[in-house]
This record gives sequence, structure tokens and C-alpha cells, in this order.
Amino acid sequence: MFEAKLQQAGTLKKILDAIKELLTEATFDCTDSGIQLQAMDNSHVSLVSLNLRADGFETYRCDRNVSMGMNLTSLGKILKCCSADDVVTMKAQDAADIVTFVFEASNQERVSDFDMKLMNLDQEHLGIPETDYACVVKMPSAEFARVIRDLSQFGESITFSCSKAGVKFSSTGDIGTGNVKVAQSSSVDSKDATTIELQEPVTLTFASRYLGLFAKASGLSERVQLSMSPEVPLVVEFKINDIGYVRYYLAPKIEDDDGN
Amino acid sequence: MFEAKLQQAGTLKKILDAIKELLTEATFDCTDSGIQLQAMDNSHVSLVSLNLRADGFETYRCDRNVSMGMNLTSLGKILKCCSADDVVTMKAQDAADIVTFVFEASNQERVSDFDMKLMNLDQEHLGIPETDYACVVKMPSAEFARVIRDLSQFGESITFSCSKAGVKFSSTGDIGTGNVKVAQSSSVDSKDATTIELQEPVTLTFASRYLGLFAKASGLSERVQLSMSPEVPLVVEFKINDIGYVRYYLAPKIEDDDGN
DNA sequence: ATGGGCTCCC
DNA sequence: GGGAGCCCAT
Repeated sequence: MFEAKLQQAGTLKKILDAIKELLTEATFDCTDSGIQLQAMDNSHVSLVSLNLRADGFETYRCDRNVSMGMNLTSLGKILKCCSADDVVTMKAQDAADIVTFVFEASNQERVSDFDMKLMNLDQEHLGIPETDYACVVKMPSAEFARVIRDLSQFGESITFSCSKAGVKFSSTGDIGTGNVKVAQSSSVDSKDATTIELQEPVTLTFASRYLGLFAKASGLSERVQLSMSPEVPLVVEFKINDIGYVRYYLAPKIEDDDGN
Repeated sequence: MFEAKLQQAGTLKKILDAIKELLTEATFDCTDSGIQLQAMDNSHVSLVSLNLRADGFETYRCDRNVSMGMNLTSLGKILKCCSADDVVTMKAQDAADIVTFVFEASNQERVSDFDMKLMNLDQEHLGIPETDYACVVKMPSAEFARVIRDLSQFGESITFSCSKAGVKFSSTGDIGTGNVKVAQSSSVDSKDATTIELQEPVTLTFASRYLGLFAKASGLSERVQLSMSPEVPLVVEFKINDIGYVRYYLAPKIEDDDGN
């Protein structure tokens, strides 16, 4: 059987918020080492990768690998039934077609359980190479979300220009042009710091819409990491407390001669 | 060139909030002495007059007069990209067709700039005579906004009756009639005081809808001044910190024999 | 026309 | 702090 207990159901809620607009359904692969999810978004433009390590759970047991295909809308309805600080336990029998969620309120007086039907989804296992990136930016996730939200008003593309000095985000559209420059921080250790590890300057352009969807994961972590290399998908990573991460991959737009 | 720096971008946000529902586009006339805007609202019913004195800006430079025609929806999108306590600088070259807004966050690490295309708008310069009014009421703007909001529920007109004792606001409609009497304060110097300078009692009726739109400027100032004379447009004035004012002009309704 | 974000109200 | 309604964006 499979059984995993998480101290904070809120973490699960935030994870769902971070992926539900990209994926309507998804397969959670549970193994001895933890839970993994990898999938192209509904439009097959970007890729979502979620990793939750077994040791990050309060208790974790997985006798046999199980793949749980879930409708994320249904999962959302179930997670609405718990509070952020409930203790949540997910359970499934080997080869079962249902998963059970048990929510225990912190005051111990209330215990709820919900069964959800599982689905058989096409498994598309996608090898994602671990690469060295020409530029890695770490910044407050709230600031990232803000920049993306602001510039999305201007155009459907946002250009990231990374140099030693900082990152410039730009977008152009009908009303004009917007540029937001975030300078590298002098004090590197603050939670609010923006830091840049740079092997070479990189300028890449991405679809505003997807960046906006990725930014919804800001609730998971105060910090976000952007990894970029020329002509290679951007990686946007949010760490999840002491348990794992969500990463989003998005290919850059190719500049044609018209600058489109 | 034209360049004006304002310490609090929030002031600009509030000014826009105060006019954007009346005007979809407007021309800002910049001269040596400051920035002026005068326009009839979209329906040509009321008149908006904004005045920002050069000396109210942190720095102000205007080599040649420039008229900047702006789409206020676009301006709103740009102002969404700054925080209330950002420092904002507006710049335009002489005869340029774009204006640039530079926002500097208080932490200095973030600088954004936005170019907005300017428009050529019909210039309707409206001479507004400075007049002595039969009655001038000064009251808290929040209270004014509240009265207008409350009475707007009743009818499409609100009657202002000013006497030595105070102001009575009234409205009648299908539900019935509402009257709100605000008495002149005994202590005149409080921020919450209502004061009345009266040469003669005045009773005038105005369209609720426009009063409600004017009341949106309440964020700009704790106090509002209402100036009235018989058969002459009402003036609703909100001072803007140490820099200027917004005034709204609205002609009274003419009572016919049916009381409409 | 639908979904999401923001603001005001409870 | 959470929920509902309004406005804006897609």
C-alpha cells in the first residue's frame, strides 16, 4: 500500500494552486523515494515538474510503485474541505482505483476523509537533462510575480536580459514599452536579495501568459530561481519548504527578423 | 524638454482614480508654472479641472510648453506598475510623441521605465470665471462621499439646501425620500468640521451620478469644498497635498413645474 | 463569455 | 481572516 502523511495540508493546497491552471489532470508517481509529477501543460507549451521527497513527509510508506492519475478539479474540491494547518494523509491500496485523503484538524476534534476516483492517464515520461546554465537569477518570488503581472499588461512577450549588474524585464505593445530593472543586491544573504550567477549575458523572450501561470507558485516559496541559457528552455523553480520543488520549463521565443 | 519629479507616485494614482471614470482621454498642458488639465467629461455634462503647481514637484523643468494627450486607460496600466511610495519622474522631449515615466522604488534596487504613446486630442480650452459664491461649504470628503453614495440609492437627483444652520442633502425616488442634514460645526478648526460661509440660502439640485463620480476624488484630500450660487454650476474642489487641486463643475438641474 | 484578481463587507 | 461582488483580462 501507499500512505503518506503531511503535517501541513496547506502545502498541498498551494501545490495545487501552482499547477491547476496549467494541468487539468495529472499523474502522481509514487515510489519509495517520494512523489513525482511531470507533464506538459494542457496546450503542450510548457512543462511542469513536481518533486516531493519521501523524507519530507511526516510518515511515508510505499510498498509498490503506484501511479495515481487525478483530475485536478476534483482534487481541488477535496482540498477545499481542509484547512491549511490540518494534517493530511493520502492513502491508496496497491493497484487501487481510488485514493483516500484524511484530514485531521489540529484541534483533533474533527477528522474527515474523502475518496477520489483515480483515472488512467497517458504517461509521457519526459527526460529533462540537468544542465549548467549561463545565468541563474535568484530573487523574491513576490517581486517576480509583480514584474510579470505588470509587464503582461503591455504585450504578450516579456524579454529577460541578464547581465552582471542585474536583470531587465521588458515588454512592448500598443500602449508603449515597459522596462523593469532589478539590480543585483549588495547584501546577498537577505530574503529580499536578488542575486545573479552569470557565465555570460543572456537575453531571452518568453510568453507572458505562461510566465504568469508559473508565478502563481509564488505562494510556495519566498524565493524563485530563474535559470537561463541561450536557445534553451527557461527553468523557473520554487522550492517547497523541506520537501521538494516545482519547476516550470518554457522554451524561448525565436526572434524573427521583424522582431516578433 | 519637460521633466517633473514627484516624491509620491501615489498622488498620481489617486489623481487618475479621481478622473478616469469621467474622462477616457485627456490633455495635460505643461508649462513653466505647472501642469493643467481641463476637459468636459465623456458625456459633456460636467467639467474637470486639474491644477498641479510646478513648486509642488520635487523638481520641475519645462523649457517649452507641451500638451500631452494621454489615453487614461493606458496611463492606468502604467501606474499599476508602481507603488504608492515610488518616486516618479515624467519626461518628454519638446514636440515628442511619447512620454516616459520612471519609477524608482524606495529600496533603490528596482527602477522601471515606461514609454507611452501620446495622442493628439482636440483642445477645448474653457474659460472658467472665478466667481464669488453665495454659499461655500467645507466638510470632510469621506462624509461627502458617504452622503452621495447613500442618497444615490434613492433617486437620480440630489438636492443641496444650504442655510446658516447647515446643509441638507435630499433625494426622492421609488423607494421613498432620504434627507441627510449636516449641521455647521461649533469648533471650526477640526479636520472633521463642517463650515458654511453663506451670503444667502441656496437650494440646488444635481445629478447623483456625477456627484458620485466626483466623490471618487475623496482619496486625494480629507476635505472637500462645495461652492454654490443660484443657477450657476456647483464647484466641488479637492485640494491635493501641497501641489494643487482637482475641481469639478456641474450645472444644477432646472426645476420644472412637475418637479422633475 | 468565462475565469481570475482585487476590494469591500462580514 | 474568509467570503462575496465587481471589474478587468483573456
